[in-house]
Amino acid sequence: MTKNEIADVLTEIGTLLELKGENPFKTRAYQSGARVLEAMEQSELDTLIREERLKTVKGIGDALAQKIGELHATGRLEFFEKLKASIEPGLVAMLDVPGLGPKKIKAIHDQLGVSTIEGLAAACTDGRVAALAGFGEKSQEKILAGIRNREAYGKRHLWWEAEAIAMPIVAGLRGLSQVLQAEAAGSLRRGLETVGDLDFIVAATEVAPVVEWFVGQPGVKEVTARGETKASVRFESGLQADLRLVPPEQFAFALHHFTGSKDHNVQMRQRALARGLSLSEWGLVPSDGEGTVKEKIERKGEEGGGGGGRDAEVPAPGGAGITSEAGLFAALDLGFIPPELREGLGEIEAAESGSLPELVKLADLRGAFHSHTTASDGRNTLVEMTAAAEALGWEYLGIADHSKSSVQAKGLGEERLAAQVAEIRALNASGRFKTHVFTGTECDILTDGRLDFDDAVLATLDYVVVSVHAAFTQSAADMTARIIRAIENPHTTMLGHVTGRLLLRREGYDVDFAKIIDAAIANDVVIELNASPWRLDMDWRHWRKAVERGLICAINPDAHETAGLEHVRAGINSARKGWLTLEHVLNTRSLEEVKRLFAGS
DNA sequence: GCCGTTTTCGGCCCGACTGTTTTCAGTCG
Repeated sequence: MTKNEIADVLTEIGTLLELKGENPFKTRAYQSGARVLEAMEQSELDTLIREERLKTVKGIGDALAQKIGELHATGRLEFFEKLKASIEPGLVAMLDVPGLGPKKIKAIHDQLGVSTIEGLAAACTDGRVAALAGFGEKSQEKILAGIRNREAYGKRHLWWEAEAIAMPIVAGLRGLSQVLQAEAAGSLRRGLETVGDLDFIVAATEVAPVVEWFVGQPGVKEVTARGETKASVRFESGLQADLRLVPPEQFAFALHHFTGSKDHNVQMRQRALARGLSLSEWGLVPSDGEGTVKEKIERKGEEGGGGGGRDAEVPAPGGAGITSEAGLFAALDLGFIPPELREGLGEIEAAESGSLPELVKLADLRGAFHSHTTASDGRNTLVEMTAAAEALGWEYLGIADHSKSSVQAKGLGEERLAAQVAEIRALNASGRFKTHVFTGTECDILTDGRLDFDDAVLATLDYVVVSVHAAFTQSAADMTARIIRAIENPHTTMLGHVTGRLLLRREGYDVDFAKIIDAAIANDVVIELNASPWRLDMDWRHWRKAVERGLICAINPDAHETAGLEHVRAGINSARKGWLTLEHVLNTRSLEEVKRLFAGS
């Protein structure tokens, strides 16, 4: 196991012990042990274990050294597995309910005998929770609302996680000898920040073996449908996936139809009708009022007299020789509309007038800002982060660790920040990496809008990201004024995660976007598109208008470990959904240009 | 469970906020 995987196990042990009501200092020992590991280099851990010197590390004693050693060597830990088995999973799940922590969960479990989310909801509904000491009507209402949200949210999944499941499935389908074409469609293909279920469109010469493979995948918990042209499964994660099989000639129509969105499809069909055509997932045919598109295509297939070898259940193709989505759009006098834009928000008009934007793409990125290191709450060192950025071919990487008020994230004070700046300058001077490192900070915006560092300290940095990390419950007016005050600080370069939202878990704080965007433009401040798959904040729905008014975007990974740099892929999705081009994004610019910009601000 | 030492147990760690209380416990970042 790698050091980060071991750290995850230690953290989970801490959580489980908390739920058991263990001595809080014991649970903290596991959690701090995890942090110690995260702050280490992998090679350092390997050496310490090999030389049996792990116990000499502060924060790791006999017990942790033994457990870490076991996990490092075997990837397993009996203590952990027994512990996990001894705690009902429903209790762990309750930790996801906002406002519920280990103590309250333990009280509910011990005093009410409740050990599932459903049981908890029932106990709230009939007032048993409010009657417990330390609880009241308000807590009970909050818990119930939290459970309802959880249920509503439980139906969707983060794009990042859905994609991780979908890509191997597409690869597996394409690897089958009967498969001619295979694509993932739906909101996943449109790059939406959350995904309800997965849709796979496959063109195949033979149906049965493809369905067989699909329902037999590892991780399939339940097969909910299984036919000649469609199969549905539910994975253990709760995610549902649909497979749709079509003949090759119909592939482009099916792919377009199942990519959506619904609004986009409605507008496309209206456009087809205006041209005397009828569009569906089956094809594009003249609309003469006689029967459906499907029927016409089937009739046409029979007239053709061919189709001999084809399965009877797979309908004959239709669509005037159209073999791609580009051909489908062209048949309706439209340029190709990228999937990310298909939300029914003006993309068809733009495609008609030839004014579709040339969307920014992953390969345009030359670097990124807003990354963390082990100096604050990151899990890899400055050197490791820089090496990872170099491996991505980036010209530059911005380090923006937390500032001192973010105590929980080991925020840096003035002295540690100065030491980090010196370390970064020395690293740049050493020529060790091709990637240039910019010195920055993710400086807390204090409750009243002042920044966590004095101007003199901020002046020593290449750039400054300002973010809200506390006092989320201010009114929209107060929060907006607070953020604008931070934007107006002459040292502020960019604004971090505008609303602080966590997708599927927590709404962002309420702000007046227009005022904040205006203030950013007026003060030459960049707003980040935080690319963390859990944030994607500022939301893509605000970007199109914002850049039209002159705002500049930075697609920031907010990486807390080397793998987190890859999150810019999720950020690119949202940027594209926001109609952003290369010109709108700061980190598509060259190192020299960014240096000039930072020097001038 | 770790640490340090008043050398064998007692202390460990930050601040705001909320809802419960009537002085504080629990959650969250």
